[in-house]
Amino acid sequence: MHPPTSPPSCAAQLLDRCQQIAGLSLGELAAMAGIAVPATLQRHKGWQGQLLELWLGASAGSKPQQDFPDLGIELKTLPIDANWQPLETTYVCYAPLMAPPGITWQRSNVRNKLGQVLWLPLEGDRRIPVAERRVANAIMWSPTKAQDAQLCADWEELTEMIVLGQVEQITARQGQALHVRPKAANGSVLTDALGPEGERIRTRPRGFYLRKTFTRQILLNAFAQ
DNA sequence: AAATGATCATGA
DNA sequence: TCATGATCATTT
Repeated sequence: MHPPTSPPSCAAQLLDRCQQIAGLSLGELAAMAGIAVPATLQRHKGWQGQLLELWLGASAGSKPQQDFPDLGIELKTLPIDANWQPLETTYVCYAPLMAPPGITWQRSNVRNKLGQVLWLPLEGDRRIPVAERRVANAIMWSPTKAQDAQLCADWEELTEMIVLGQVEQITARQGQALHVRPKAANGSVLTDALGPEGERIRTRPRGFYLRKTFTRQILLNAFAQ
């Protein structure tokens, strides 16, 4: 078994690829792909995500697009514990701090990314060696009306603060499903944003993240089917 | 123990 | 620098 050399041509093929690797460990997948497994993810935080991208034929690289642009599908690995509880929040996308006036939820980067997501839960307990962590069955998900409304409400609240020059007042405590946190290599990285008087200020880059309570519901709903 | 704020690696 | 892939580690 080898990683595919081309992107999946349809959603069914993508799901088929997921079934092929479900239940396998990261060590097995890495070995078949000829990739070394890091002992710890401390300095390889995105490693498993990139390994799964390879196995599913996602277009690599860092584009502000979906992983499968032709299918409109975004791939997200989701580290879970023994009870299927997410262990981490889920990064969605960079938060534009110089948002064009008139940006709407419908046209936002967040909504575009979350329109259709292929969730790939995997064992993430740090007590399990990285190579032994197994991949679960994938879950294809699109937001329900209620979920979309919740995300929209959070996005509008946070985006309004950004547009009004209150980015420095934003806290990760805001937002029921979606929140904003720093997103950078370190605390010295700065980017342009708007100040209270509409002036240009320098601040730490931010990103949108999904809370664990939100992704947990997605997993629970998938089980309920 | 959970959540927030900080950080790591990589490519264009 | 921005954006991707995220988890780490300190604070609450």
